[in-house]
Amino acid sequence: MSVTMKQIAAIAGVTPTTVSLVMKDSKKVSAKTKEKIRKLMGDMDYYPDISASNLKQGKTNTIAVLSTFLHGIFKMEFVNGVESVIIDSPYRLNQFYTRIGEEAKKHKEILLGKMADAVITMSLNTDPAMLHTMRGKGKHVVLVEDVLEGFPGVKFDNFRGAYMATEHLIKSGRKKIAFSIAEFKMYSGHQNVDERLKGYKKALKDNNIEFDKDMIVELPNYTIETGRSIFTTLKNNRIKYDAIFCASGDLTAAGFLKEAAANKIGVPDDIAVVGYDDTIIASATSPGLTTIRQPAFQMGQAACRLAISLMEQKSGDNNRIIVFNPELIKRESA
Amino acid sequence: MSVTMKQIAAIAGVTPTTVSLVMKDSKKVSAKTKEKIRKLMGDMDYYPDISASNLKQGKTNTIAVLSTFLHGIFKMEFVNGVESVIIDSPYRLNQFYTRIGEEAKKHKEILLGKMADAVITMSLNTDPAMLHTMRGKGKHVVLVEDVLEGFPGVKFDNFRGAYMATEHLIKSGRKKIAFSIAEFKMYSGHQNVDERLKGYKKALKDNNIEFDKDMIVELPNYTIETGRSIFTTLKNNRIKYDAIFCASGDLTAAGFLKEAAANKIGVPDDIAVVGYDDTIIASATSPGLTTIRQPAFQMGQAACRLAISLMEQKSGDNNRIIVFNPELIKRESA
DNA sequence: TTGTAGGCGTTATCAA
DNA sequence: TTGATAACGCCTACAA
Repeated sequence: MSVTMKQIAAIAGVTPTTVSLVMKDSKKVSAKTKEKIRKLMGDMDYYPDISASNLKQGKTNTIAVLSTFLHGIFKMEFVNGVESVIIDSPYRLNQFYTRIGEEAKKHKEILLGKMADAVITMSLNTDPAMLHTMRGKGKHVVLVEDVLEGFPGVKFDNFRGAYMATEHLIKSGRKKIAFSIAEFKMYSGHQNVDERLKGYKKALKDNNIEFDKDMIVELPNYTIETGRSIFTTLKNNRIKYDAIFCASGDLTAAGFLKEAAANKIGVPDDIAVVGYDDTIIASATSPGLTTIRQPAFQMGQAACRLAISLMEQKSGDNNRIIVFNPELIKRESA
Repeated sequence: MSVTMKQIAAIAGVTPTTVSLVMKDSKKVSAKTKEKIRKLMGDMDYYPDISASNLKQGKTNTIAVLSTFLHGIFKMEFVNGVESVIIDSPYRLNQFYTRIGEEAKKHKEILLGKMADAVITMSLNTDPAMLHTMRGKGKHVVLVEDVLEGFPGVKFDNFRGAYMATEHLIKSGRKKIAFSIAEFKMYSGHQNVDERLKGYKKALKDNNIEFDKDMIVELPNYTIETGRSIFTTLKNNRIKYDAIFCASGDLTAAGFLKEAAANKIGVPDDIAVVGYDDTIIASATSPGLTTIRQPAFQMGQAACRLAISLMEQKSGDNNRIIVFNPELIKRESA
């Protein structure tokens, strides 16, 4: 079906070995032979069979990104960051998804099935035993967000992000600050949920504001519709508040803004709103959303560079965790 | 490094052939042998080497999605649609990017280099000669958006979408309708640009409104910032208008909304706004954006199903172009 | 500077 | 029901 080295070699009157050397631009081949073979490869649309090459070399030069199905804007930006590093590297990128609960199996399938030499694992609960096994077999896993001590990873400082958001609200004169976050039960094990709550509490404490658990709204997901329900829930519960920190993300904050507007509540005059993520959504709302920027693109780049460094056995990156500092982006909502 | 069939076979006291048959759940193997081997595979973390399998079988069971680097929300939803079909199929998905101008080469690299058996090509200018070559070699390409007569593809009816948007504005009493779109020069060859302009013009004509080229704003890209410039440009040019159809997409419409608000122009009271795409952005703006829904997720599903049908040689899908009808989504902006 | 030969792990064919 | 053998296309010693 497709052209092989053998065919090229036959026509050029050399052996496949020579063709192979030309592919690597080896200086052991004469310029004349090279040129002749290159021309043939072009004319005949020769492209090396990656499967054969991988099989022979025992590696794939491929980095995998593994996440759950149905990803959102944050993952999109992260993957764009990964790609931006890949594009100027000799590696390829391959994205995989997994169902919750099948993470370990999927890791093995990818790494032991020789689909990739390294996996970048996005926000998944990973099994330390599996990570140890993979390490023992010379396979690499870079954890994102839900990192594990002793394994390479990249993450944001969610505590600090939440602290900054809460502090900003307090500094601008707010005293009664509501807080929305993913359901603790559903998302248990995801570090960002715990850390953000801690950051919020600490900022309150440092400013002598008492924590009130009625101010916490837990959400089953991160949609705009669910964001609207934050407003409704607080209203139904007759909570008095002058600010809300939507640690559940920009999308939910956007929903809150819409529902507040529908109820003729002014933002930020009546209620100040801070989101989380600084995805494109935060720039699109009116008023513009003050939020915590998580540089997903840069984090993707860092994760990819870390994976490459591991594959190339550089230094002692084997248990390095890179922490990114979030940044407060002030717009109009707070 | 990793476990191979040979090792499993040796320990089980059978030959690799038998192990291979167990992998395919062949009924030629006795239940007892199967069970023993399955257990061993589990215990030893055996996963078949995909490269070896691909090489031997001469196919990859993989579908590629090819697009340009740095994709946006639309592509994200499209790919989610593709994945939703893949997840319940025996196929794998692999995403690739290409630089503009290298499309043909990338297609060949993927298909002839055996990285995938079919390519879903997103909004790229493809070379018919290359498509013919691939077809001759039994490789499949599904075109998305920029389709070509005689080749399989999926697309939206952009003419109809633009017509609907414009007609909606006219029916709601607007007479002077501005129009924003990607730069014609830069995006020449992309069918949606031409088709949307035609739809806009036709709707005007059918309603006895004269086309005025001063009403057209051409944009170099699709960002929110660029969307703000639509407002500024029209203002600087002293154009009188009571509505705008941002055929350049929701993101640019969101930018327009923000700049209009900053200039104390009411939407929709002073100016009605219609966007294009119905991505998540349209739900996040205030006022909510009336827009043309392009079901990207469903289109991804259709593209993937078409690719699978081609690979499985079903019917005469070889030159089938599936056209999706857009839908007007009314929110508050018009 | 080029050629020979063997094998990577899997699967298909044929034989037992 | 299982085994022996060869081959997919490429790469890498080593030989010439």
